[in-house]
Amino acid sequence: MKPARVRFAPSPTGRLHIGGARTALYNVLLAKQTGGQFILRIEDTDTKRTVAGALEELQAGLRWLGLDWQEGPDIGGPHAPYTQQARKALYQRYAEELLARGHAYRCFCTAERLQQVREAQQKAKQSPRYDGTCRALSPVEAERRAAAGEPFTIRFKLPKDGATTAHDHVRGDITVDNTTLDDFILVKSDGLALYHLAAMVDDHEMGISHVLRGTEWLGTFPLHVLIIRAFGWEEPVWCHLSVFLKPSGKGKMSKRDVTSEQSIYVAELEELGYLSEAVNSWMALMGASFGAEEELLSLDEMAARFDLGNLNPSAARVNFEKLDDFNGKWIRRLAVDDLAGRVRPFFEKAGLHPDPDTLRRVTPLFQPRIVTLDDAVEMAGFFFRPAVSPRPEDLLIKGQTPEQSRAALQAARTGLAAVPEWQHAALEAPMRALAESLGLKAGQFFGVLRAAVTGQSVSPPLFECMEVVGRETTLARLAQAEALVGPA
RNA sequence: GCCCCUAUCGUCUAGUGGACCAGGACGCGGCCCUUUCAAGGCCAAAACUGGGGUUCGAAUCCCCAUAGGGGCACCA
Repeated sequence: MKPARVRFAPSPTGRLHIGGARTALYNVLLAKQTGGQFILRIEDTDTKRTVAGALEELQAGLRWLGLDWQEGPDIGGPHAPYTQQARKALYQRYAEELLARGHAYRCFCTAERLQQVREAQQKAKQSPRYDGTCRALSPVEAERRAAAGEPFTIRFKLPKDGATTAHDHVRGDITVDNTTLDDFILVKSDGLALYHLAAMVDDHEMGISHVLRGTEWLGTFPLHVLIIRAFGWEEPVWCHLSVFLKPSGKGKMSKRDVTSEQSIYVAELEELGYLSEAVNSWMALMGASFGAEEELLSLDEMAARFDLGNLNPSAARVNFEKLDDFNGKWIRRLAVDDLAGRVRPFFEKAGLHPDPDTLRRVTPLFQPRIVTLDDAVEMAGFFFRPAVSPRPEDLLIKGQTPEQSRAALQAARTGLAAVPEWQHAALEAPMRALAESLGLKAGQFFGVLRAAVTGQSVSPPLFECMEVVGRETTLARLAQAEALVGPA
């Protein structure tokens, strides 16, 4: 396959969410696979909707996911600039070409009039469509009014009859009756092009070979093809990707409909403790298949297996359980040092400052026990806190008096103090023996010791914890527990 | 209201006319392992939306119905 030139062309109007990120991902995969280029282009022709900071978050999100671009607004490239506002003059030129060749006309209707027409049509249960008033104007008359300073938009002149067939690679031919299409606006009265014109011009100018975009564009797809044909340009390969639906399956995915532990925003997923690898694997599999038994694939592995023919045309419900599963699995695959490094910011955020050495020893202990990086704080935070505060009821042996529990704790402390080498393997045997001599089940006894030493009822294996916590601290925490259970 | 798209286990999907009494993963249930919690291993339940065609043969092709989704701006 020839090197593909692909692009991700978001508008800077909101946050990067998994729908957009997945579109970017598929584009990147195709570029990687074919040794082509992935281009980031900003569709900011609607100046009113631009949101401050959106572009920055967008780029940060893509970078975090490892979806790097070879040409873009920040790094430039052979077709700079990569923001559409800055390309205004280019679209103007092309619009005039369409005007000159009779594929477009000037429209002097005001926004207010258009609004009224539309409302009347809707009231009459008709499809809202431009009524063609200015299409009937002679070019000479239109020229005169424009020269007189009357504001106008430029509309595309659609074929009055017949049908248009456009080819989508994932759905096949799509045919629409031209009478159902509208003489849509190419250039606004402020002189800036609308998406439809701007995107087609840019795709052409930038040599885009494949357009992978969301299904929200399927409705205007024939329009875009018509523009390209009016210019006589070569068409890219079109792939309209399926949408993500809410977990409930009712409607397009949105911010609502997810719990506080979930998010559809890439930036929030990162904050929640998800790995970019897991997010990529997860997004990739909702809407495509990679012909592999293994579901957890790196970007390079996915690129090698990516196939435009395996894109799924139907909508997919977002499934957060699967993300959790993938994240846990990716965490378990990480090298210890890698995981330790990734988990550190989450401890810091919780106000803990693990020393590197201890963190490295502790990491294998929580590695199989966490789903998100953030979980490590709950599971292993006690290693880095100066003191623990167990719940008194966790210190009591079920069915026994507080005195007996205290005695057991004390016996453990004495026994542990006598162990010559402070290693978890050496700690376990005497404690098991002690449990037996106290007439307790090991699990019961260990549960109390766990609460005393870790302050938690759930923790990594007890003796590993003791080893890392150290002899002195372990014994001190046992003594504290005795006091908590009651006076001697 | 109009246009377009889609339709396999609860969910993500495999399946591209015979190799399918439909395979995998998540989730759910059970068992094993086990000091808690996990992880890990094993086992199980669970689907071709309905109806018509085409064909020797249909989950796969066609039509209709139904359901779901997307779109119908001087937004993208």
